[in-house]
Amino acid sequence: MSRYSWLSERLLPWYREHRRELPWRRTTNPYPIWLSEVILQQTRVDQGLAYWQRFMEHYPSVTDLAAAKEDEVLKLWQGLGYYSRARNLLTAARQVVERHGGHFPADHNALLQLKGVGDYTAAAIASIAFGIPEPVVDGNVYRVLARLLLISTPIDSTAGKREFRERAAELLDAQAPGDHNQALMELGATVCTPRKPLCHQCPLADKCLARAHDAIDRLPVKVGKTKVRIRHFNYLHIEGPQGLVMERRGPGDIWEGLHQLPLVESTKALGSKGLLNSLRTFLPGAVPTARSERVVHVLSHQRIQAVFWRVSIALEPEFSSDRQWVPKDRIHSVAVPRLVERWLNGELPEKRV
DNA sequence: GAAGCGTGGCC
DNA sequence: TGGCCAAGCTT
Repeated sequence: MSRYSWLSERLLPWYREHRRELPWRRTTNPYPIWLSEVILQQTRVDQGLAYWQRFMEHYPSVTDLAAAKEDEVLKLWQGLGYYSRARNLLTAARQVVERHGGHFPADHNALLQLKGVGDYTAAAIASIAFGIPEPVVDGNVYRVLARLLLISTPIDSTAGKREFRERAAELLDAQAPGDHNQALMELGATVCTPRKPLCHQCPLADKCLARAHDAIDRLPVKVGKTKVRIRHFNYLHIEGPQGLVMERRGPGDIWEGLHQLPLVESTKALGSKGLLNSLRTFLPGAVPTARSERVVHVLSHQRIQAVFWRVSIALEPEFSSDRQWVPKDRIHSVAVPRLVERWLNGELPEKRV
């Protein structure tokens, strides 16, 4: 019996009454549950739901997914962000097929070995699909526990991670670990929200130490502030009878594996003269004829200032397996960053050079 | 252990 | 507007 039976007595009835009906909650099949957990990493349900449905339709089983091509998976993932999740998803599916005969292992440590499955996701699958008593600690749990127990240790510190995991393990209801974990997360997502939490609807309100100390809006505590790098991207729109020149982004930078227009990066914003100068080496004989307005695209750690240039060429660009003409009717079959998609869809204002 | 990785919504 | 936040993981 848990030392915190009062928590289960409040939390589980609340969850059963208020939980959102989500498709991956209708099953204990680990495949759709795993898929939902990976999609929902750093992602809201509202944003991820359609992607989950799309993946389930294309790949009804982990074996189907394992047989897919990476470009196809990236295309399905397009727009969801953090694209390493998509590449890791495919790798993990193949690991499940090859190492476990197509069945997810009912074991926390074995799950942890899967690519893209970390502490949180392994615990989520173990508890929700298999009923294994592993505590999950995600952003919601950090927030709920910080407030409920008045913990001011920064959640992005090593000490904080250890402390919150210990508390979560103590609080876990080993009789219903899946529901317990989901209830804690659901409470954080819908009631104990970062701003303007709905304390009057909270089943734990009278137990909440932060509420008693009027400290709710100061918890949880975070220390880290990420600094943002500014970059200037000049995309080259080179169109010909054979289509559009596109290239595939390589490893070691953002948007790995996605496609784009040929890119000239500069240290500062370029005018048409500046671009012409850069093109002298990058694409001899090329001349800019039109451009988009400057568009700012914000990523978690970078701020991209981009201009799309229409360019006429005298010589063929250099091609490789990663840069080639893409026929017009194939352009929308390759995965591109949102920024590039906006240009290709004609959503960016254009002007003369 | 810190840094890097997308996109969209909210105020 | 700019900053914060969202069911984290990898290197």
